[in-house]
Amino acid sequence: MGMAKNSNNQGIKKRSDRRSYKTEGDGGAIQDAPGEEDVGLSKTERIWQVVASIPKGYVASYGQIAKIAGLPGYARFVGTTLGKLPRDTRLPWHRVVNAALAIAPRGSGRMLEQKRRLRDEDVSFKGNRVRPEHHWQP
DNA sequence: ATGCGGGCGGCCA
DNA sequence: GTGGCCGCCCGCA
Repeated sequence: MGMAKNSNNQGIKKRSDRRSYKTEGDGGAIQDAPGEEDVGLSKTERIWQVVASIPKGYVASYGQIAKIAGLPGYARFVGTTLGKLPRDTRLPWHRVVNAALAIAPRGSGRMLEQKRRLRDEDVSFKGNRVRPEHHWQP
């Protein structure tokens, strides 16, 4: 998603909204909530919840996760958030790929682990890309 | 404050 | 289909 050439900019609007509320880096609860149960959760927590809901055998993109979490435009933030997870996390971080459904480039070790985990769930690839039939559609 | 680099994502060659 | 450019947002120096 993202909002590259702003024409239908939610990005800009979003940004000003955020500013007006208050500066809360990440532990803060935020306002524009998608689901009511999620109000009060921090951005990071909301991202965790969405990632946790991806079914086994499917993948979702960073931008998709952000949007579902009610944080359009936060795709990169989703990436850095997942990158901070402890090594032994239960969260299925491996089910998150980029918009092209490719394993995001980073240290080859993690990339390999991600691909291996996905394969263990019977996710099939074409090169570095997950085949579209495994794209999660909530 | 402010500059810069990230597990990103559209748009347009 | 692919690659560059550039905008989005967050942390951190």
